[in-house]
Amino acid sequence: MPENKFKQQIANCTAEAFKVILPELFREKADLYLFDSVWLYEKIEVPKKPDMGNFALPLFEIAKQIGKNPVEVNKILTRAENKFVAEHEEYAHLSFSAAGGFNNARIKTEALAEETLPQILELDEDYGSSEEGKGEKIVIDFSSPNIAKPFGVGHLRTTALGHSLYRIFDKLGYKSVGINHLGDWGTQFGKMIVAFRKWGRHDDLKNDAVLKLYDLYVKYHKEEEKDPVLADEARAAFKKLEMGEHDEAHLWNLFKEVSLDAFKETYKMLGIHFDYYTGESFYNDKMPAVVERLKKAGLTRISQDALIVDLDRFGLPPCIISKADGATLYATRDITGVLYRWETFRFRKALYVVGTAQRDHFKQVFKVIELLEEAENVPPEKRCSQNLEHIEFGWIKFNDKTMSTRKGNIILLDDVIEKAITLAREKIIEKNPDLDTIEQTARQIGIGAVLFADMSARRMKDINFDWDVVLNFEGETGPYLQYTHARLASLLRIYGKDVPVDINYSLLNRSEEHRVIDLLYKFPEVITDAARDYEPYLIGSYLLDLAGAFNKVYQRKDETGRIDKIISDDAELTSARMALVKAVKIVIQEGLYLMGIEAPDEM
RNA sequence: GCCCCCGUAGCUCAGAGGAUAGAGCAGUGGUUUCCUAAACCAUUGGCCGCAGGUUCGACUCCUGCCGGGGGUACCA
Repeated sequence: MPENKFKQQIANCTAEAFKVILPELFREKADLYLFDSVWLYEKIEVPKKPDMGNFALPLFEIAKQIGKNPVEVNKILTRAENKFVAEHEEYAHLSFSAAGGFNNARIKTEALAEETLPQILELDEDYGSSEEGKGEKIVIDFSSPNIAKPFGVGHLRTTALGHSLYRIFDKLGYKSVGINHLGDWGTQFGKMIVAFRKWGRHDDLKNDAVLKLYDLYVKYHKEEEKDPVLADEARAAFKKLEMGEHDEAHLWNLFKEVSLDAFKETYKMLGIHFDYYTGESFYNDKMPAVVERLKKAGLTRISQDALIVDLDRFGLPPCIISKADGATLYATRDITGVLYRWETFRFRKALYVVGTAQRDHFKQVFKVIELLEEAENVPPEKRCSQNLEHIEFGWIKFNDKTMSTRKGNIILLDDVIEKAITLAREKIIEKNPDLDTIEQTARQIGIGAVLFADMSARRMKDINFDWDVVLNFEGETGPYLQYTHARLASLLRIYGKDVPVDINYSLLNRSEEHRVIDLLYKFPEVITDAARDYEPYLIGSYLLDLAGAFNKVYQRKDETGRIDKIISDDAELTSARMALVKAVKIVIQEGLYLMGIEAPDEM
């Protein structure tokens, strides 16, 4: 946690003031918590409304324990605090006020600006970066679509969340490792092989291959209902695939290639990079050794002809390692994957960005790893089981129903992106037809809208997919942030000079400006909060606050009702305000970057 | 049945022990001789699912119930 300098100063003043107003108590018990600035620091919170000040200490609890009325204590305390401030030059930028039982503290805008703006201007995109994760790796398993199936919006959440977390942890100094755990193995590929042989043609694999394969998959399921023999054929085909038969392997490889080509196009469009495309099939030859290890550790037993790890005493269903017919399951592959990743990366954390439906599955997998490490007497510092996290999230629904590949009520991600881009293009042509990068900008805005909509709520919430919401560019949306950013860029273009760092900070004295500076100061903390909770939406909602606060500055009216413009004849005032403009631009751009969204300079 | 998640304005969501529960969308009324109106200002709209309990203080924590969703041994 980055320590908040001003908050610490406020805690110091408060501690000193308590010593003054409670001299007897201090003489008796000098180490009491209310004289301890570290303890007070933890108790200080951010007021509900910005106009209540920058920080606040609720006095109810303290007052009760020293047997006094909080409102009375507050009056005396505030007076002592302000006296202390008056006597100490280094605290001169602080002021305290009593509001009922809340001891509110305010930081002078000038001091806040002087602390924050030079830092941002100097560090530029590195503002908010840290070295907390230096030398440590975070392995992030995300996106992981099934091959031979189209990429639906249902798959967007893991993709957007995972990619954002990748960038967030990188910013905090960790080395992020992105793994795309492709769904490229299992009985379903026996089905695909059978379907392709019966109804498919190689020409189908030339254009829109994934969609055509998907049609075959749907057709297969319809036919299978009428003709159960197909299921046997599919199982046989998968068996051959597993044994490495040439014809089956060749087809499977083709499916995989065309799918990867399509996926990579989508990822390229979204600006997403993976360090590894190690799908389920990657672990095929690594599983037998793991199964042996589990057996040797004494964790397994046979139950109903299957090899299982009993987890009953942990309130979990048994983890099936191999089926009655000897075939492995996804749990086996995931266990193998954890062990492989631990050996390969020695990660600080391994994150699995996978939907909430697989909660029990990951509990089982993680528990099996824990039991294995215990059984093998792995020294605590070499264990990974405590570093595994399932980053779960709710469903994307459509008309309040979950989307399913089989039933066909699936919305293709490509369609969503395309519609969003088209709409963005229309808007640009309407509003800024002379823009010479219309295509690129439309792409940035359309994708920004889609990604932001996907990350605008807490992970655990289900999202009901709504075209009107995704295609809305007004209000709390990605395009709103991008628009604000473009405005800032425009101001810098018009200003046309380098923004000086040594400005007169006291000129940034409007309450609207204070709010902006206060928010800029908080950006680093927002990033660590987002990382701690694995919640990119925290960054999004922060950016909305910041953009909103800036837009108020931008459209602030003076006493005569005229817009108080940022660029004016007053050179000194203008340069101070331009420093603010540049700082806001940097933070919005970087914040959007952390969400995987681009920030155009013009739109 | 058991376990988990969600329930806040008409809609989508913030707030997760503290101040009068906040935003956006939708609705209504305004602001531009233009530093990008994809913006800004004002305004309508709330038994925070229900009932108890803990606390100086509960939308927030605990218990029970209701509604929605998910999981619950060989799919992922």
